[in-house]
Amino acid sequence: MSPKKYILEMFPYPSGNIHMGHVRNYVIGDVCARYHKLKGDDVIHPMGWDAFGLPAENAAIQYKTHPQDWTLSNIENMKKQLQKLNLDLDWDREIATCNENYYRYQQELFIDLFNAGLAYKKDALVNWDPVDQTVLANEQVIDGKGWRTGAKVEKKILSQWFFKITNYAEELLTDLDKLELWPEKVKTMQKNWIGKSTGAEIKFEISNNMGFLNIFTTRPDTIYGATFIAVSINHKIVSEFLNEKSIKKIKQEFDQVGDDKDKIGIKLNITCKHPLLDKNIPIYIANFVLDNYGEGAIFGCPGHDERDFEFAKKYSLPVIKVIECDDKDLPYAGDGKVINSPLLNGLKKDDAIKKIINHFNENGKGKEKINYKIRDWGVSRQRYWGCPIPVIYYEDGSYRVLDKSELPVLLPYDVSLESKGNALLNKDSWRETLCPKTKKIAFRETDTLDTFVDSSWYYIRFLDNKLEKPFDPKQVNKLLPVDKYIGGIEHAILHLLYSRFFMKALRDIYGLKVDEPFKQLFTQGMITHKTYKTSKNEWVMPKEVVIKNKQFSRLKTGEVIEEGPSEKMSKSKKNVVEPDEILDNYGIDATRIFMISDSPPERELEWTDEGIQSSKNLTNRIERYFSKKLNEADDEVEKKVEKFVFEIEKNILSFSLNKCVADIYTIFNYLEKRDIYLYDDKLSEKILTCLFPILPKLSSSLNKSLFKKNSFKNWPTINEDLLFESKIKLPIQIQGKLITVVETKKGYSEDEILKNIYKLDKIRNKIGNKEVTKIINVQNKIINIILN
RNA sequence: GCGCCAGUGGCGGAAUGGUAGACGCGCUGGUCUUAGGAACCAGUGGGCAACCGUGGGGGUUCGAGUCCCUCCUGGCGCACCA
Repeated sequence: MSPKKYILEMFPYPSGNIHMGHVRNYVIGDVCARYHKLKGDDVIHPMGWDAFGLPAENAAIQYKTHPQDWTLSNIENMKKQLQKLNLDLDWDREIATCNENYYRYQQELFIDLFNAGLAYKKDALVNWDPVDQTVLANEQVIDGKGWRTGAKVEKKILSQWFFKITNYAEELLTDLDKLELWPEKVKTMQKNWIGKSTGAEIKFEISNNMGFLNIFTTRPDTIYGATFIAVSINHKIVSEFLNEKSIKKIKQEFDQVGDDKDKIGIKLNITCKHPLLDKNIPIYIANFVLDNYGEGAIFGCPGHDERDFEFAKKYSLPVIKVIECDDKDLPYAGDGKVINSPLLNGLKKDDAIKKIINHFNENGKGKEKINYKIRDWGVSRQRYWGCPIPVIYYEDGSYRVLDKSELPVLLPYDVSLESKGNALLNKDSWRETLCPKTKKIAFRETDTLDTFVDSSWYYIRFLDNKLEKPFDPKQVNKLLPVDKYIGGIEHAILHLLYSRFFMKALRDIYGLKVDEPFKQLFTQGMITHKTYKTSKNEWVMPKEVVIKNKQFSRLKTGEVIEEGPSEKMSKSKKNVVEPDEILDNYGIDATRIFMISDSPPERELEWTDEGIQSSKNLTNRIERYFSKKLNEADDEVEKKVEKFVFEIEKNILSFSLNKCVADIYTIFNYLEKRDIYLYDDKLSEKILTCLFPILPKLSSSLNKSLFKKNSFKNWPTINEDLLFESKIKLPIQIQGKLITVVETKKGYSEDEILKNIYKLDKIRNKIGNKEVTKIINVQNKIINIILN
């Protein structure tokens, strides 16, 4: 049986039109897929649509259409565009996440997750995007702003559904090491996001028997230097000592500080006992304490923490040095000998940490603690165009997650989208229902699932998109993981982390044997293009710009135009080129060549007119080559063709597709230089076969016209004897500097070649009357003569 | 601030520690033309030369673009993570 290869490109959001970024992404995948098919592998290469999401709702309002109609017609159009690209895709595996046939099985998975304790509901302080009127996951908040709207995110308490991704924090972290074929960069980003840190949780007793305060620290060795406690404004202790009005006032005060990192604090009227010393230390509410990390509370050790130091200076709190260092180095956060700490004096950091944790363990005042930055994944979205969450609520506020037999919960078509917010909430005829089990009046959950849930398992559904359950475990075990997953780096955390979590959760629920969904990840670079502006800072499309005497001006008006840097193609900067136009002008093969030729696929590619034109010239040249009158090849040609096959294969496998293009130029440069127009059917067929993954249209049509064949046979097997030249050019160095290059046979004898070398004038002159002390002979590679 | 990655001709980029600049673009000169978004030929790192050249400085090595240390510059990510 032939080995399977699952090659997948990230499926697109059906925004209406494909853009050059898609083209590059899908061409890279297509080259791989076509190569593996020629190799005889059982290739899975599906395509689908990430079809739920907010743009559909916005477009619906703007164009007075329906999200579903808008989405489906976009899919239709984009599918046509993709087909025009003639990609070798398994269209029979196609899925769209907004189809009932997809999301009803997602509802099953939700029930599975719930039953496994991995989906739960809680009141939570959430990120509220006031523009989109919906909750955002932590991952979707960037610099305190919504990832799509850029609006300042508000904090709100709402009852929300969560997936317990934190259960898998440790495994998600350690398994990164198994992902040898992922870019280090992505792994580092995920590692930072998971944010594991080891330390201790310490109990601080609040004075006057008013309870305890838990504090997480990575530096329990500095506990003797603690001179204050600081808690976040959202810490529960705050509401015990202050009324809502004053809390609100403090929040406003903190808000005013805003993005600059000034530290301010409000002293509470209570104190904490130091866990080791007979003294009380003050408690502050401080703006720099994060409420979503650790316990939302810290102990301040100004001697050995920069932030605490700054705070202590501002509020005249004592600074106690407990790690040996120069006073001028304070605050000193490094390692060192512990001082001024009765139990720990003289110890180094690690030993001190061990000892103090032991001590706390014994007296019950603390313990070792591993803390993760990652939070559970909030999946509720207050939106219409998403997968309904299969839950109903009763009048008493209790809820029930539906049985699988009660599915699907279909999204109603007939809704009003005019007003802001969630259309499902206003759709009473849908929302109100009768619970079939209890016969009681019930209300459907009106939140829908984050669309990142949709994309967390689509690669599994592709295995069988018609199955009447989410997937077949046997098939999953056989066909997953995805062998090559190709897409943009922008998904380094969100989509890729969620998918990894889903795979692990489903593995545990269904007893699957797959730990990771994507064996190899390849992140392709973006496409950039020069930008042009008028003096009024108006963006101008590149095709409107003409150059005369090194002056840029606008074609129609003659306005002076300034050329800007090459930036990521975007509609707002007007520096996009439309795939349809390019395909019409240059054809599929030239477009494919350009997508991979000018820079390595993982780096950015600058769009240039010269680039696409020279790609077209190459395809023309190949066509011309094969139209010439034939003549005979010789052994050397055979060797060069063999080398070509070998290089192309190596370069496809390592995603060095730019080098594949160089290989194509090299072989045709050689053949034309020697005026060899291949007579040998075998050799020209070999060349055409190797061209097929990259230039499918041209190579197929040549295959047909030259050999009357409709398809290619297998990828050529390489004859290694032909690969290595018997004659080689051997560089000769003296003292490590290149002097000359001699031609010799492979496997020469050292003595013999030296005899010949010493005869050369260049060498004799260099050696002069110096003594040769050593000869470095790296067989078939280089000879280095060392003189005294 | 922390972390990661990268600095090679005019430009994009090649080089398992072993001939730096493959291949392409651009440029220069030429050829051919029913004049093209051609095609073909020659050349193209610097320097008159010996030689010098992979961001700067040091090191390891017979030999460094490649490995180590250090600094500089640029990009990306994270960012008060206790």
